[in-house]
Amino acid sequence: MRKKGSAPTMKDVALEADVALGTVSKVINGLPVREPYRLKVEAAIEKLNYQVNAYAQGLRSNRTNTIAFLIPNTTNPFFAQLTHHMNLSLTRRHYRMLLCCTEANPDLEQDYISLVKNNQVDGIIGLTYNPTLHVDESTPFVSIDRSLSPHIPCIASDNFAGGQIAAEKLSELGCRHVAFMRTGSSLTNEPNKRKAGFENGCLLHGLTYEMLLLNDDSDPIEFYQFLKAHVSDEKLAFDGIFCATDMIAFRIKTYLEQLGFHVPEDVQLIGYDGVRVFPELDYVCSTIVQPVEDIAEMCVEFVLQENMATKPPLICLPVHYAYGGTTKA
Amino acid sequence: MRKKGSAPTMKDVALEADVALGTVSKVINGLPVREPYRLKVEAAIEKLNYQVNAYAQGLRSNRTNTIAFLIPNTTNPFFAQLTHHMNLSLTRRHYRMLLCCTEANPDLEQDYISLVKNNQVDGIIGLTYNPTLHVDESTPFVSIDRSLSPHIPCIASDNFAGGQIAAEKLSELGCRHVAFMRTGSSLTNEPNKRKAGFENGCLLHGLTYEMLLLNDDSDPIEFYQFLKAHVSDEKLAFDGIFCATDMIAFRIKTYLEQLGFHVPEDVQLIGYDGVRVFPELDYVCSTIVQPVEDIAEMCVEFVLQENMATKPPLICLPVHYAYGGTTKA
DNA sequence: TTGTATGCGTTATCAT
DNA sequence: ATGATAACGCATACAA
Repeated sequence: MRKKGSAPTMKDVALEADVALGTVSKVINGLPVREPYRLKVEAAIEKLNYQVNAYAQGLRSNRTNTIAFLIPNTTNPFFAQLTHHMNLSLTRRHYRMLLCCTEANPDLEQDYISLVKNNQVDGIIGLTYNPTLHVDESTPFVSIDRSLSPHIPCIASDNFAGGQIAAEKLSELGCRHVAFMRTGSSLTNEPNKRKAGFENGCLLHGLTYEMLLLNDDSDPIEFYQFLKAHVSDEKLAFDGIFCATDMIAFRIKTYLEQLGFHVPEDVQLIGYDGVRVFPELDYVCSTIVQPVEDIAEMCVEFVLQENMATKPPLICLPVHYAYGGTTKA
Repeated sequence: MRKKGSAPTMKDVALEADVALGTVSKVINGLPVREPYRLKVEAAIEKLNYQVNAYAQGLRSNRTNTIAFLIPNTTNPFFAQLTHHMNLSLTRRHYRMLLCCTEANPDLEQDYISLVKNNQVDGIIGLTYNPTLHVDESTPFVSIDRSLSPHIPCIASDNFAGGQIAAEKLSELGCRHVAFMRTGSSLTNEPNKRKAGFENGCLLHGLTYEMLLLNDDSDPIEFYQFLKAHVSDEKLAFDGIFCATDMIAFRIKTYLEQLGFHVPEDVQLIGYDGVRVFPELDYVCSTIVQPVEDIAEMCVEFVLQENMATKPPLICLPVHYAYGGTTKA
């Protein structure tokens, strides 16, 4: 009879099964053990309802079956979706997820990186913004949307292609003069390629375009002012707008309606990310959908891939356009 | 010089500082140590960039500074928000969060409960659906929205009051004949009180009402059919609808528009939860806002409150109404 | 007040 | 193939 509250240990199991401690360990770790012994041990485990102590295991083996996931927050729907699929991918491989919300705070981001040295996780998957983030080469790290170094895999959607598809789609839907709008131009990350892809697409399809690139810290009201400045004779200069994120598209739509324009009749809008208010329901705007599930799966795949001679530095996963009410059907 | 890859231990620090192992431990745990020793140890820690090994610490002390958070998913915006604030509350107290997405799967939920016995977490906060969930009395557990037993604190928004406020508000905005709609009536949980509160509010304010209660597994199209069945002479029988969640309200709005009605001119809509598409931006519908931040804080407070003689069985936190475009201003 | 020694539950090495 | 035994890194009771 054990002391109430303290869980049974391997020792208890060994005692109960009348075998040596090492034998129990082997059974648990799937190492070869003769049938009758295995059965005795399994019976004892069942009887005592034994569970391995993860801390003893972690201490001894230096493996924790836990991956840290760094993300600014879980309230942005794109991040929420990413978190969800990351969790599914990890769970499928019997890994646990330590959720680290960074609020895009550089210091916090750096602090969390030390978790792995702290022996608290086996690896890190991070969507980070710290421009000078330092990640040790020996740390299993996979970055989302930002190349940190040639030794650290970066997983992203094919942002360039996404921008190009947006231009192509707007052209196809009858637009002639379009605009591109984004915030966050201060950081060199993969999503910045949306702009280049879009420009390229415009050239390819004979669209003329203008751009508005705001800083992270600028007031979104500047979007409104830009739009207003492009109204003359109650007509908007653009017939199509590509926004770097669905969040921007969502805002722009509101502003356009305030200015008395109809979306998509007067001006068509395409965002980027593939955000929905509720899962299963409609997209909040017509959009370039990121393959969130594949991104998550790929991140997990690589972070767990300990001994790969040479890890790919950048992986771009295909995106697709989806209708969401802000373009003509 | 340490072997590359393995982190420095207390022993290394003791050696470096030329003190005994125990002294280092005391410095780290803030126990009284004479000034000169403390300084030597702190210098050594700094120099070696020492970090305590969480697994050794966990093994020895049976405390892990980690709380498991059980939630169906992080894609539902209400859950996402809850996850976010839970994370903030835990981080503030230097606790880490193990995210466990259950997909509302009863077996998964039960599995995760064993984490605490497995010595992997110090406690569990869970929003669960398993009707027969078994939680050991010795397990620090806090439940959200469902009373599991008198010994397990349940934290919820004041659902009854919320329903009542919805009725009151609809009355105030000129409604006379209203409806209540919800899914998920199969489980006895706190949110079910929204209905009772609403009925009570209707009686108080002289509103007549009808109800549509769907099972979890019924097709949402039934909402549409119900609405359609209440149209005659191109007029809807109701001038106001209270939906048990914002998600339902969001759906209903779409259905109403498909039927040719205008929201809020022809019929006003109030949901429950306080969901926004993007943080900072507008609510997706007029709604009863849950105090997510307070709920999170309260959960953390109680799950960490080890030795409280008698834990309160149910805590209801105040809600408030917020305008979100589906009611008259 | 400081140092020493023991054990937490596992895994892995080594005789048997 | 199996069983005894030595770490893993830390905390703590106890001795100095």
